[in-house]
Amino acid sequence: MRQSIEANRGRPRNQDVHQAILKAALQLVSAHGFRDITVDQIAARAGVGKMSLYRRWPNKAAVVMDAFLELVGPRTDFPQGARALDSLQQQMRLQAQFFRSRYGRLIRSLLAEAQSDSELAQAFRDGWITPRRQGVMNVLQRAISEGDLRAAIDLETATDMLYAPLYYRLLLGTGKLDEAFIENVFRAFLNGYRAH
Amino acid sequence: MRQSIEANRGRPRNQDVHQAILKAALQLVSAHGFRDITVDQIAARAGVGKMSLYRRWPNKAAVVMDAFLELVGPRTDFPQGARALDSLQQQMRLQAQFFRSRYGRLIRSLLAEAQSDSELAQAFRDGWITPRRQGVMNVLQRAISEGDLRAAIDLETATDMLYAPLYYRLLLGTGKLDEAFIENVFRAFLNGYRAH
Amino acid sequence: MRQSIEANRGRPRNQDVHQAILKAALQLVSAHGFRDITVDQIAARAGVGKMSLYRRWPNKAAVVMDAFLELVGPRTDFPQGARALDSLQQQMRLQAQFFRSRYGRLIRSLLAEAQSDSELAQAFRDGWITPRRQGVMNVLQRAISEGDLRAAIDLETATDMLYAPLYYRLLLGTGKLDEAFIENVFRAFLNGYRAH
Amino acid sequence: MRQSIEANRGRPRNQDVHQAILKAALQLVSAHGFRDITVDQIAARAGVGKMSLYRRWPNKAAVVMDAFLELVGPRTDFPQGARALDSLQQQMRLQAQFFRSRYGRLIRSLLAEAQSDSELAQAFRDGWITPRRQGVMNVLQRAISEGDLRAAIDLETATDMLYAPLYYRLLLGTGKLDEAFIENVFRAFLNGYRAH
DNA sequence: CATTAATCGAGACGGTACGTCCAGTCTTTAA
DNA sequence: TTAAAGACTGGACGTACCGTCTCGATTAATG
Repeated sequence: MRQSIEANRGRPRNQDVHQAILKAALQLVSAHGFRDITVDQIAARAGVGKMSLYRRWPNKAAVVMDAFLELVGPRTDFPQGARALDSLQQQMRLQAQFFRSRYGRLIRSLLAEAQSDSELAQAFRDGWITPRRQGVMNVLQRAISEGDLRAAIDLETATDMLYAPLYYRLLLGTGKLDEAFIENVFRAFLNGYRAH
Repeated sequence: MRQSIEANRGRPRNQDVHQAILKAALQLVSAHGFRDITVDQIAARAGVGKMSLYRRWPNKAAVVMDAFLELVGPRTDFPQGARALDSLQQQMRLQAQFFRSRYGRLIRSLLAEAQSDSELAQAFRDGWITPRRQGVMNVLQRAISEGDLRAAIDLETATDMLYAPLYYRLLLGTGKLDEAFIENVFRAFLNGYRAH
Repeated sequence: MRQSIEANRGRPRNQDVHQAILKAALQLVSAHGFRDITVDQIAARAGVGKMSLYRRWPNKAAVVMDAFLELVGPRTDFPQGARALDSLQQQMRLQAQFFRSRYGRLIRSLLAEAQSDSELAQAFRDGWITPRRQGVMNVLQRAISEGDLRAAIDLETATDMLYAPLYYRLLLGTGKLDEAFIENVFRAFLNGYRAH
Repeated sequence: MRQSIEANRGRPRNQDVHQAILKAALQLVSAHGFRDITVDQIAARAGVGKMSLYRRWPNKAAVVMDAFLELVGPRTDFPQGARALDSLQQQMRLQAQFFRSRYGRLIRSLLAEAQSDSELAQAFRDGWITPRRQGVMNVLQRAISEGDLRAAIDLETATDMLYAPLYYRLLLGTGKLDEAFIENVFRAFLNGYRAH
């Protein structure tokens, strides 16, 4: 067995503690927002000492980010549709629905903190944004193969055109994130990128 | 002439104080970032008591928002081009350039604070977003009149498609806000909306 | 006619304002205590601007002191008894009664402020303490003339022995300022000073 | 052994912090006066966060009171004289000397604050006044046993007659607190209470 | 009768201290 | 060594109130 030297000395860390903290953080922040929640509240709700939290994460934002990435991230998988374009549209609908849920506030909180914390920003990109963008680009590629989109398109920009409006409305609050809006964005996208 | 009943009572507020606070706030925050500046520092730099600040604004974020809207807002007017589409593209270039400047950080800060302060969010929309969106929609309308864009388009969605990618990259940091990016977004937009 | 040069120019001060301020100060402070009353409250209660107050007195303590000396001082005159000793005892009873009234708190407030304001202390001594001590000493002298007290006594110390216990209990709160206490103090005094 | 249920939980309070705050408070206040010292200064001088201070005491006055009672109180013990009356007179001389020292201002400050803070007043009585009065009354009792004072005297009043004049002059500033004054007060007291 | 100058109520102003809050670290006893 | 509990430093916050200043309006005596 590979084993880190000097590990396993003293009392081992309790994994229940780890999970309890993440769960408490997720519940509290998605209910009241990042700014209105204190580290003490998270620790208290988890039934845990503050040190157990800071032993695992460097600060409050990192805890909440991990709570989001570990508990919520995996639950938003990419749907598989018959054709790539159907799959894409379906995924956009799910994303909008997700933004409308209690987790919309969580994402807004994390993004807000990330504006003044570059490590947090990096973590959010690596753990949330990039994988989803990659998934989108894969589907776009498939749609090209299936002859539904033109071949000569810049995938990065195309992904921006599709998803930026969702984040824009989430963060700016300029309009609803409802089905009609998704419909509009998707149609405008198709108009620009559809194979003739 | 209608006249407020309680007018002209007591010493009137000094507009120099108002301006000095806004100026100090703008300078300090665009130089050191929102989080690193304290209300005391703003008041001290403005040569003003803290109460003069809190008499006019409820908190630091509101001051900085007003500083931004009053001092920076008017300076970013809409350029006039020969054709509406030229004017539009030029405006996008200026917006990107503005986001790359020292005021990009300022907008990010304000938007971050707005995520947990709905009054601030409203002020940002009313003072910054909405007027610019309106300007864009006017130009889009002109482009339709000039026969460069199709008549049957949803102006709101079209505006989103054009500007959301800029805010997306500003806030998410997924890519550069350079000329090439603007070019890509604008071309994709044209592909979707151009008159056939 | 002697007349200060350049006097009587401009609008003369309104004596009603003077009185209104003193009255408001006296009421508020004897009801709530010096520390719990603000200058704004006094001015508001008097229906007067703050400047009208600071034009006449240098600070809050001075106002309250004057209110006390002008409005309360004259009302505590020395009673005239058949014999000097009777008059003395009666005066002590009145003093104790006065200390038990709502003005007890006022004196305590003024004395408290005077501990860190030597001008105030001086004003209190000159306007309140000294005249009363002088009155007491006059009566003591009379009692000596009447053969009730020994001739060879130090009047200052005798006055201290009589009145210090009252201030002591007022300020220290070690016991009641009731008739029985006055009785005890007066008897002890007589035991020490009575003509044999 | 009875034991508090909630004992031994969490990090215990550091007694060094407690002492450092008291020491800093005593030094600063007896050097510059109560009013001129801020809570921040005390905390800074003690090398301590403000919260550590407010965790133990409700306000500045309470800190300074405790500093006085814990650091100064025990140092003013009762002297033992051959005869009770000698001991008594010696104690009065020491008290006057103490009032003339830098701690005189401290007592004046505390008494001033106590006029508008009943908890503080209680603390001053319990921690300073009452023990000393008790000591005095014990000695008076001894003097009675030794046949130097009459038996039928009210100890409380006698104590007042002895010590009130000292506090009176300390707080009113009507005269010096020198040896001659002590002499006068003590002699007057003896005249009234001496066994015939 | 118009001018002048100090007063008036109202409330803004600079400054200073207050007491609270919370992040992230440290220290205790128990397991 | 980890755990829960909670004390610790440090620093910003928003409030309170003092004594001063300024505004337009008022009020006598002066010119």
